[in-house]
Amino acid sequence: MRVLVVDDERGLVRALHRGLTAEGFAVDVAYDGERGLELASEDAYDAIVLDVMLPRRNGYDVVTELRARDVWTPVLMLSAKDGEYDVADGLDVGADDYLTKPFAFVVLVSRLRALLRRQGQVRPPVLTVGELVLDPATRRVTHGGEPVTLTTRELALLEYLMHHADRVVGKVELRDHVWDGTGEDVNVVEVYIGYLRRKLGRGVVETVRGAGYRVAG
Amino acid sequence: MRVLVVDDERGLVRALHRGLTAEGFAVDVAYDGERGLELASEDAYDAIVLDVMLPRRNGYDVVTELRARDVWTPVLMLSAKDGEYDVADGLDVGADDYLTKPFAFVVLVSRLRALLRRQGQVRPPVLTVGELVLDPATRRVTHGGEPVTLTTRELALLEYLMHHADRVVGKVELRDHVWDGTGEDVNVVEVYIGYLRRKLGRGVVETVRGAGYRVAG
DNA sequence: GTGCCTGCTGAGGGCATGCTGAGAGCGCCG
DNA sequence: CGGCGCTCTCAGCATGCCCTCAGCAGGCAC
Repeated sequence: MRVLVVDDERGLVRALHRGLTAEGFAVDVAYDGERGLELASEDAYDAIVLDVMLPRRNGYDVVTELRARDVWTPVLMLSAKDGEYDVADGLDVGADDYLTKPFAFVVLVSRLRALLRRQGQVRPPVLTVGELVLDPATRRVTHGGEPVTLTTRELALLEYLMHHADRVVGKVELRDHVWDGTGEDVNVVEVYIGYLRRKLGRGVVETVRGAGYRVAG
Repeated sequence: MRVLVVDDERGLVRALHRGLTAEGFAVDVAYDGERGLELASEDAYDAIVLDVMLPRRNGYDVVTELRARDVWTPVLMLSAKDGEYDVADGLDVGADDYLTKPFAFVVLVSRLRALLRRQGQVRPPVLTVGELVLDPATRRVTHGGEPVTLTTRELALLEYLMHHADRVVGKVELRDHVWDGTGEDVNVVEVYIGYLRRKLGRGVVETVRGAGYRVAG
């Protein structure tokens, strides 16, 4: 789990870095809002701990900008006790939770874990054509309830066909989309259609002579 | 979870009652300090939400008296924003957390849960996938009831995989999230998958050639 | 029927992918 | 300082995936 800590109090940051590392997190640090935004924009963190009072850019700004950039990493805001900024503002702006300083370290960790747990995983939709079901996320394929194991290439091919179900898809188009280069030789496609048929049975992929292939319900 | 709400603003109380009930709490209500103290003294609540400004007895009084009576139910204080009473006073007096009005409902719930969690009364967040059980809080792992000792890195890897159970997780993604830098060389991941398998047996982490790894029930 | 074209398939080689053992670096503890 | 545990790199090796090729079957045009 990668965590980004954005705060300008060196002592606190050092403590958090040590503590969170000991808890098994990989910790990155930024000391001002600008730098924090920069790092966070790479979208490589599982959570962000973000102070409100920061040099160069305040916490609200950072969150707002992050969301505008379509980065949805969960954010745990740290607000100062004096209440100059209102807590509700942070939540309005798109933070997922907040904590007022001072706080106990265990509380921070507990909140952080809650945040990570809560984050819903966005999944691409499941493709269904007749008896065939293909889940891109889990890379699982079932045919009439029976699980089928496919190799990467086979899966890519079937996914493309199912994505364009009911349509006749040309070999060249398949060659272009499922395979890298735009090639002339489309025999690979035929070979792999053969593999699919061997694993799924004859009736699934239909040949349209002179045009291409089709999967239909 | 039984919660006692002590406040004299009827509208707020009604809203809290409905909201907390919906969140799965059993809610009792008192409209003044005296009645609140009376109910709370029975020591049958898991938490108390207590306003500071109350008829007949103010919130500080209630907490002080409760602690004097050896009732240590966690108290979440609600203080008005105008700051006539200082927040710190509440904490000094024996409250466990505080919230300034107005507040968002989700915030209240979040704080309440944190409070309960801190008391150790709430089930810690445990990841379970098939025979595998991983408790991030205690960092303990069991496999079919048998305890397994993992190093920090191994645990982080397993945690990430279990967190995304049933999904195929790419090596690069693992490298990015479980390890610090965003690196090209993903051999470390393979090595650590090997370590996990040595400790957990073959069947736990499945290899999906060309795509990554998966743990599934 | 004859010839041609399209599509299917079995065989096999090359090679990327993934796994593992050995070992170096390093921090920690006695 | 020596030993130990953890982390990570590296190189060798096995597996099986991917793709090419050649031969064959069957449809279509004439």
